[in-house]
Order: sequence, then structure tokens, then C-alpha cells
Amino acid sequence: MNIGNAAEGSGVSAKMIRYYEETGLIPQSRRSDSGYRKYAQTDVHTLRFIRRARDLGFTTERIKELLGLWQDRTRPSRKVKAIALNHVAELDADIAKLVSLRDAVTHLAGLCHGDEHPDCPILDGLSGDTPALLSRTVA
Amino acid sequence: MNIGNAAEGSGVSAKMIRYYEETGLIPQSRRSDSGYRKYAQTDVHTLRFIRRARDLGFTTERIKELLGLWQDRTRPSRKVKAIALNHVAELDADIAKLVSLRDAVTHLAGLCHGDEHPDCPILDGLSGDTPALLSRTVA
DNA sequence: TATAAACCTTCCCATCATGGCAAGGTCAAG
DNA sequence: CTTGACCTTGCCATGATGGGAAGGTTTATA
Repeated sequence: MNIGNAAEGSGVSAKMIRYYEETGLIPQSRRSDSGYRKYAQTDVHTLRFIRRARDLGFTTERIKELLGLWQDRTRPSRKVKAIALNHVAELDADIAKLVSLRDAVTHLAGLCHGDEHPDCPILDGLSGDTPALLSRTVA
Repeated sequence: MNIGNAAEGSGVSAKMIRYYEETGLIPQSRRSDSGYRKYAQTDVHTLRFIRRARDLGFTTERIKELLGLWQDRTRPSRKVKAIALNHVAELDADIAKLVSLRDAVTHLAGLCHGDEHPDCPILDGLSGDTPALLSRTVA
């Protein structure tokens, strides 16, 4: 099948399929006489795997590892689990950072009357006249 | 003062100061006879404001609004608070998405023995043989 | 004063994953 | 044989940031 069908069947755009090929995430595909990329059902399967992993927020680098492990039928599941747990740790770190930001902004917003008067602790906090406002809440 | 001192005093790199100028977040600075950008203390103040807002995760677009409100001494604090709360809502949405991803990956990892055997529900989940594994957990 | 160090300028490139567009070749159906 | 759908490569753009090069300026020092 051509790239369009592979894209449709996998949920990965044709553009991204070419990109994955270019960057080595997937091997170069066979070509027809006229130069069209040709895909088999297993390729679509692989692409779907990649898309799912991306949907779960795995980085390209990690997906490369996962693909290798997926295709190695003898690897210990321990290795796969390690990558997954590592990913969880990264997500947790990202979450913690966002939570800290949200709390800081929420804190500032809570100090602001939000009425018709111009006085605003939010802007004061940002402008640095009261630096403690931020340093306490944001790492 | 030159751009280097403004950078040091504000915590914004010289590179980014030029970028902010180029993209209109800050006005074009005055120049010395030889073409060097010249900054006053108020400019450093503004840059610090920008850096703090960025540290809190505000987008450039929002920072532009906040700067405008900061410089308008008569604006109602209501407007500033609205932007801040909007930002909080966006952060909450981002957090929710990451949490959902983390939970999905955690769920998959929990199904995997993580031992020396090759069987691995994580890879099975990604490969799509058991699509329900993901569709349930990830929006 | 001459020279070197430190600083400034603009411009280009790279990131990461993705989309868009354009010019041109190919294929299948009418 | 024409038309339309599809494919190819290649370039540009995103957003915020850093790196580096080539070349001009300022300052400090020998």
C-alpha cells in the first residue's frame, strides 16, 4: 500500500511517516519503480504503536527504545517496565512543576481584589517590589 | 547601560532581549551613536517583570496584556485578575492532561510483571492488540 | 599610544514535532 | 487521453531559546 493508506490505517500523517523515516525512528521503506513508498500491514502496525506511544507522551527517543524492545521477542519485560516507570517519573516532575506554577498564580490572584480599583498585588508581585511573593511559591 | 548590563540586571539574556524587541513585546530601544542598544533602569524593571511572568508560565501573548495593564495606572484590578485566573484555568487543563497520561502509563506498568520473561502488557497495550487498555484511560 | 579583551551588532542555524505550500511526477478511472 | 487523486522532494513556519560567526566599538592595560 502507499503512504496515504498507511497514514489512514495508522493514524500517523503521511508527513510524519516521512519524518520518522528521515530521523531513523522507522527504517526506510521499500519503493515502487516510480519511487512511491510501499508499506505492508506490519508497517502500519508499527506506526500505530508509535502513535499510541506518542499519545501517551513518550518522547521520540523513548519510543525508539520501546520499538526495539517490542521487536525483540526475547527481551525481559523488566526493561520495558523500567522505561515506562521512568516516563511516569518524568510526567510526575512535569506535573509537580505545573502545580507549583498554578499555586503561585492562584496565590497572587487570591490577593487581588479584582474590582474597579487599580491596586493589584498580582502586578506588584510580578514587578518585584515584593519579591517574597514569588520566591516562596515558585522553585 | 548596554544590553549586557540590562541582561544581568533583569535575568533576561541579551539574546532574548533582542528577541522581545524584534517581536514587539518591548519597544525598540534607543541606540548609541555606534548602534549599541541603551537601557535605563525602568527598562530593566520591565524586563524583570517579563521574566517573572514567564517563570510563572504566562504565554508571551498574555505577558503583552499584563505589561499593558501594568503600565496603565488606572486599569481596574479586575482585568488583571481575569488574566491570572484564565492562566490558572489553562494550567489546570495542562495538569489534568498530564495526570491522565501518567495514570494511563502507570496503569499499564502495573500490569507488567517486570521480570525476566518477555511477556509485557505495556507493549501489548501500545501495539493495539488490546485497544481497550488505552482508550479507557486516555481521553 | 597601541593592542588586547570584552562587548556590541546582525545574520544564520538548530532545536522538536508538526503542518502548509509549491512544483512536478504517477496512476487510475472515465 | 484527460482529469483528479495521489505521490515525490524541498522549503518555510511555528516558539522560545541557545550557539556561533564575522565584523565593529569601547575600555583597560602594558
